[in-house]
Amino acid sequence: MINTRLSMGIHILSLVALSNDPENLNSEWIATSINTNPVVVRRLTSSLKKANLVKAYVGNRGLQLMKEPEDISLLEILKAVDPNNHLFHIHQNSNIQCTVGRNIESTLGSIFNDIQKETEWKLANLKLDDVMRDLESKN
Amino acid sequence: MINTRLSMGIHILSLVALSNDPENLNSEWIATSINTNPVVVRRLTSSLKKANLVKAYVGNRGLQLMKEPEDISLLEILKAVDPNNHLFHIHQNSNIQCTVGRNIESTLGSIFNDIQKETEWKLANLKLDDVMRDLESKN
DNA sequence: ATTGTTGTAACTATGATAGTTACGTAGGTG
DNA sequence: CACCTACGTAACTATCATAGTTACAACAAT
Repeated sequence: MINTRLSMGIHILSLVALSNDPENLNSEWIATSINTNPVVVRRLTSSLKKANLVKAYVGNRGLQLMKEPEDISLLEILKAVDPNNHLFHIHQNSNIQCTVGRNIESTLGSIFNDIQKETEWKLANLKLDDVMRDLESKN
Repeated sequence: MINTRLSMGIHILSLVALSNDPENLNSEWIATSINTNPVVVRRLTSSLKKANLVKAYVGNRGLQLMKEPEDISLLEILKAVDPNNHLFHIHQNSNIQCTVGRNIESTLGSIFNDIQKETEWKLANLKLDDVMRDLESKN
């Protein structure tokens, strides 16, 4: 994974979960916390809404979680904001005249896929609630 | 990880390990198997040599492994060709006026670091020999 | 009607990566 | 010794992904 979308997605959901005034949590406000542009935030919240992790209050104001923080895994957040993520990349178009070249992609594919699955399993067992508790413990 | 250096590094070492004529394994030849440029190969072999995974024969001809394939882990290869790799990226410069912004980097840092370590553990337990056996089983 | 906010398209800037050209260097061979 | 082959590396380029940015239509609430 090269991007920061999971990390920003978790940031957003943590803000939603910990806000005192969630009905006034708009993209402008969130962008100030992340220190980015409101459109970047809207792109992410838009994905999070499509994944049924958050929804707006009446009138598209603010944000609220659609599940309890202990029921939102980091994997769900990742899939919402970066559905095609891969931890590893394999070089393509190796020479099929060569035994190694012909088979390396499939061999590495299954090895890397195993590790990907293990990582996803780890993320599936980490919940937004865990992040929130850690954040709160620091302040 | 966004790059293909681990994948190419494994490809190179597999070629070295499986070659019938390792003294004539030059960057040109390897590049043909990977389907890339010889300089890309030389950059990688140069790193692999510095990490003491391979060395040239007398006269800088060809390549030979410096350890048995069962003693070369994929983690060593990764560290050799991409020493600063990180699976996850965290957005920087969050707003320290905000509780979440102030602490998110350290919270996510330790979570992601755990997963990074687990992945490295997995890679440490996968050996070049495992890759070779899988490659050979296909052909 | 006016206001505030979202969703999204379209474009830009930046940075990482692999590919490429070029060349100095080292070692072996005739 | 002169020649040859291959390596190591600097420097540059092309490509691509990402985040940032501008702009605007749509929508709901008042």
